[in-house]
Amino acid sequence: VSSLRHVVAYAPAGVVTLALGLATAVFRARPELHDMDLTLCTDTPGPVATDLGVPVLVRAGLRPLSRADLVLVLPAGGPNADPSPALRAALRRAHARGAVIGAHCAGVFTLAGTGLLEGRSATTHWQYAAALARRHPALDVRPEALYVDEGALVTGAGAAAGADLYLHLVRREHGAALANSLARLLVVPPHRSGDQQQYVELPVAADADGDRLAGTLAWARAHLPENLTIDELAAHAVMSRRSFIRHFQTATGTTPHQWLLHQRLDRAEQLLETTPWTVDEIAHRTGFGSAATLRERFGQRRGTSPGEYRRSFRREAPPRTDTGPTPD
DNA sequence: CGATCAGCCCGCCATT
DNA sequence: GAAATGGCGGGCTGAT
Repeated sequence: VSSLRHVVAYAPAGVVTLALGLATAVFRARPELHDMDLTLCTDTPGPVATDLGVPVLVRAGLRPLSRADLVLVLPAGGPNADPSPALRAALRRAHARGAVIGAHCAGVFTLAGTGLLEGRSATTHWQYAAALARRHPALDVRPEALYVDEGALVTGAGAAAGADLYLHLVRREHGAALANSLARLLVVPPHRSGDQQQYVELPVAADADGDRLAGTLAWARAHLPENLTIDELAAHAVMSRRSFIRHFQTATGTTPHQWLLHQRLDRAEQLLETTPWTVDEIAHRTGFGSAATLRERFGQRRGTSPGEYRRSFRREAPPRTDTGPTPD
């Protein structure tokens, strides 16, 4: 398993600057936290048009793709054009070499144009889903997914889902602790699972209800280790159980119980990575009734046991300390 | 692994 | 009348 050090972002003509910014923020913002480097590339080096009208100077052509561990195909303002023969070949070579390729929004069209997605599942912005399926009938388009992880090929939904996609990749390759730190810097939610609906109604500007719910979520997170019941949460939000569930779903896209489970697993993962505590200890500190239930749920999410996860995580990413220099 | 039981959650509907 | 609420019943999921 590679640790994805060299990240190369391909910027098409008319690149969406938000995506460019997100990629930079996630992979380049805090070099002291990780050992990844980000290189920008494009078809021919020079000024590249952006959706803002202001061009961006990209110094590299397609050559960096040949040494990329992770390739990000950035979206253009509309559905990306099919890749040029040179780009197509470079992406296919990267894939054959074992590189991971991620694309979201309009960028998925470029990736699909390489033929690599043939017969696989992918997602894109919901407005493009029909067009993508039409242009590439051999593709299983999942417009409801926030991102779809096919291992070496990962696709994401609309513009802001780029953050979800990138953070997912960081989490997958470098662990939840780093992903969470980066998310905290960006002030975005650390983890939204891929099968969550795209069109989640975000908790709109703080009206009374939004506050009550947000407050309850924060409170719940602070009390994760306790045996929280839905009735307790509802009581904290001063709502009936039924109304609470309804509000919760429109605001977050999941049910309270599912959300709690996610929070608990996220924290358990982080503790596995950053502490020497036993699985039993962690289970209790994260609100799982027993180590057995933690193992069960952990297996469903990650496909391995907590112990194995910790061991393989240690193997590829030697312990990071927040204070000391990295041994590299 | 399968049984059992508590608690979740969702459709339905009367009420506000 | 439209929209939100909350109680109820039961199918279902998850914990033990």
